Amino acid sequence: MVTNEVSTDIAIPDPDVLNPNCPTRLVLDRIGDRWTVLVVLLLREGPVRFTALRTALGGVAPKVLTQTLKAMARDGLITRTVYAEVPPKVTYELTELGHSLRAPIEAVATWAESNVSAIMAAREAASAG
Amino acid sequence: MVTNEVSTDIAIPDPDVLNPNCPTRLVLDRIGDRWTVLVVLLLREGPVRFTALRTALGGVAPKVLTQTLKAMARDGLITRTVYAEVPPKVTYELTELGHSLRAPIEAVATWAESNVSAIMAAREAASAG
DNA sequence: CAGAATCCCTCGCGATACTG
DNA sequence: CAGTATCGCGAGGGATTCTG
Repeated sequence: MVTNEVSTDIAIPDPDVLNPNCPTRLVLDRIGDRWTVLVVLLLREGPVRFTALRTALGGVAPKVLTQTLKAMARDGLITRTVYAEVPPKVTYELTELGHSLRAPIEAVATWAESNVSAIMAAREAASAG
Repeated sequence: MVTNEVSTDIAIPDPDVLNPNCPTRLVLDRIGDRWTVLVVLLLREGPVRFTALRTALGGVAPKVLTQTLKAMARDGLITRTVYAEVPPKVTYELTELGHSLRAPIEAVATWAESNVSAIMAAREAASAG
């Protein structure tokens, strides 16, 4: 209708990730939060305790970590195991679903590590220009 | 040192994504925001105009979209092209770096689509139980 | 040790109006 | 059309304190 030099009309990608009503957004929201992704990474080798997570994450507020963990458990990504011991001991572990999320997440993480330098360079170039 | 049933000490995954000081966090932050991921998805077939993006995203505030686009351009993920026409025309396009981000992002999107139902189920089970 | 409760506060995101 | 300029809110995140 206009020119053909660029696609003016948007070809919606097969997924409906773009549809705000689509629950797929839920996943993006979850991944979008500050800690979920890192928790998945930390749990990949097996069960980890609350405080261990807290420490590894570099000082998250307990409230926030609890929130994150609860949300993840609610969504079936992790399980919570309480040991009848004193002092208390609770561990979190990836479910099968949680494990299946590792691949995509690690793909992103790997990309991040490989390309941070490029991004930083671009960023400095931008502020320089 | 305690028991061996679970890994109490955290084995930091090879990457240092967990280090708050690590710039890798930058990437997660960027991906964590509401629109970046969707923009990448929308740009995968070629250049797209501002309003087309806006429409496809379902009514983002122009200010927000501009913010997102600027941040992405600053980080070298997209380029902005202005056409000397009336009415004005500006297109955004993935850079090579931006394109390289597609794979990981699409992996997440695909996972999302495949597993939303499982997540929803888990969520309902949680609220039911 | 694991978390609940509380208070606080930034800032991401949105809505609206206006301009080159 | 492609933005900028303002205004504003609400949620997510954080620091601290307390308890089972």
